[in-house]
Amino acid sequence: MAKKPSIPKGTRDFSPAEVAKRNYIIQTIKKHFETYGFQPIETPSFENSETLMGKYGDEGDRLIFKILNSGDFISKVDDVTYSSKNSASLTSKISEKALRYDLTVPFARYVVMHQNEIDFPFKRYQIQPVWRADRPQKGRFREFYQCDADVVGADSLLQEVEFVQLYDAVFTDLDLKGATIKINNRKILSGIAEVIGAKDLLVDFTVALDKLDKIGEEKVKVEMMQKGISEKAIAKAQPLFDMTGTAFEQLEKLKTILADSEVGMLGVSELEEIISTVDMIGLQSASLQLDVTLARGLNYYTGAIFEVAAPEGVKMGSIGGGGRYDDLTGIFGLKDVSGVGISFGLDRIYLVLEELNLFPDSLDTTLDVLCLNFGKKEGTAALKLVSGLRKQGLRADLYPTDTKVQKQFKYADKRGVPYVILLGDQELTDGKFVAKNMKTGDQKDYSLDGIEEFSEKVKTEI
RNA sequence: GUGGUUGUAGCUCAGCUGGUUAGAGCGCUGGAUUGUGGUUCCAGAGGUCGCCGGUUCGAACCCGGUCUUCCACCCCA
Repeated sequence: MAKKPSIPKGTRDFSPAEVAKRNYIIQTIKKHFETYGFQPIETPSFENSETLMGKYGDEGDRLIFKILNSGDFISKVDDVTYSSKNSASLTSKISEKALRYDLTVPFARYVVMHQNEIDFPFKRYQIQPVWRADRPQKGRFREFYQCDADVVGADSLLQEVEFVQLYDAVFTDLDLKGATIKINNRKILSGIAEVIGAKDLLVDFTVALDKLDKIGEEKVKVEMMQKGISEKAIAKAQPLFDMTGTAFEQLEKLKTILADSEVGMLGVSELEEIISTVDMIGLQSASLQLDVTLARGLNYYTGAIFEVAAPEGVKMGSIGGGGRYDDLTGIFGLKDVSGVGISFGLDRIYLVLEELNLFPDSLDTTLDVLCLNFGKKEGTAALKLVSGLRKQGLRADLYPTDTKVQKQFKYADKRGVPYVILLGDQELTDGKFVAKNMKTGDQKDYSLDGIEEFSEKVKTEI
C-alpha cells in the first residue's frame, strides 16, 4: 500500500485562493518597485558554495542548504578527510553548490559579473524564493520569498529616504496601517563600541543590545559581561539604555555620547539628514522610528540599517529589512561600489494581512461568468457566447457537461461566480440568453446579438 | 544547533484509571427538487488513531525511537 505523501518540513503547498492573495501582494510590491525606477533581474536558485559561504557569519553558514555533488562523490574524498568525521571539511569536498540564502549576495555577484553592461547607478528589484535550513516557527519557513530592491553605484543619502518612502507606499497600497520602519546606523554602533573601548567586541555588543526591548536592561548587561565586555564599558554605554523622546532628541543625546568618535558622529549626521528629509516629505501610513538598539546580524551593513515591524498587536517578526553596504561587491573583486537596499518578507506580510483581514474580497472571484450546459446543441451555442464574452475581457467558462441544472448551480455558487448564464432550447429559439445575478437572485434577458450590453454591466460591477 | 510541545474523518476537535463495533460539528456524495444555487429535511460514504517497535490477555491511551506541528532560545523575512 502506498505511503501517505508528505512535503519537507518548513515548506508549503499553496491553494488557488492562497496564490491569488500572494499574487496580490507581489503585484502591489512590483508596481511600486517599478514606479520608483527599479528594473527586474533573476538569478539562479543555487549558486557556487564559495559565493555564499562566509557572507552571513557562522550562523548563516550553518543555515545554508548544501547540494550534494553528482556522481560517485564519496569515492573522490580522501581517506583522511573521510575518517576525520569533520562535517565542515567533508562538506566542502562533497558539495560545491548551495541554495541561495538571500537575494543580496547573489545580486552583488551579479553586479560584479555584469559590471561592464550595467549603467550605474543600477536600480534592480528581484522577487524570488530563498532557502534556509532553519527550524520552522510561525512566519518562519525553510522556503520563503524575498522581494528586494537595491541600488548600487551611488552613495547619496537621498536613496535611504526613497526606500523609506517606498516601504510607506507599498504598505499604504496594501492598506496596512501602523507599520513601524525602524532605522539605525551601523556607524553609530561602531562609534559607541569605540567610545566605550570595546571596539573588537562590536558584534557581541550589538547583538546583546538588540535584545533590549525583548529581555530588558539587566539581562542585556549580563549578556554583555558574559561576552567579555567590562563593567566600566557598560557603565559608559548607560545613556543608550535611557534613550527616550523624539528622534531628534535622541540624536542630540547621541551627539554628546559620541563626541569623541569620528565614525559615530558621521553616523549621527547621516541619520539626522535621512530622518529630517523624511520628516519634511512626510509618510502616509507607516512611521519612521530611530532605534539605537537595532543591530541586524548581517555583517555586510556599514551605514543605515532598516527593519520593519508589523503594526502593534500583531505577533510577528520583522516583515522587512535592509540597509547600506559600502563594500559588498568588494568580496567579489569590485571595489568602491556602494549599495543600499531593502527587502519585503512576502510570507510574513501575507500572515499579517490575513490576521488583520486586509485582503480585498475581489480576490475570491476567479470567474466572472459561468454558462450552464443544457445539452449538445445548446452547449455549442453557449460555447460561442462564452468565447464572445472572453473576447470582451471577461473571465467566462462553460460548464463542460449537461448534468443537472441544480448541480451546475451549486458549482457556480461554490466557485463564487457572480453571474450565471442560462442558454436553453427556449432561449435559443428566441435569440436571447438569461443572466442571473447570484448575489441578488435577479434574472434578466439579453439578446444573443448584443452581448456587449451584458459584458459592460458585469465589468462595472467587478 | 538546544529545550519543550503537538499529531484521532477533508477541516476543527471529543474520546474517562488501558477493556466489545473510535464519536461530534462542519464539509463531502446522493435524494426531497427532470430549468434555478445559498436555507431546510432525509440518507450515505469516509479513520490500519502520524510512522516503526516494545510492554500487556488486550493499546488511540503506557514506554522507546522517528517524522511532523507549534513555542522559547539561537538567528532571522
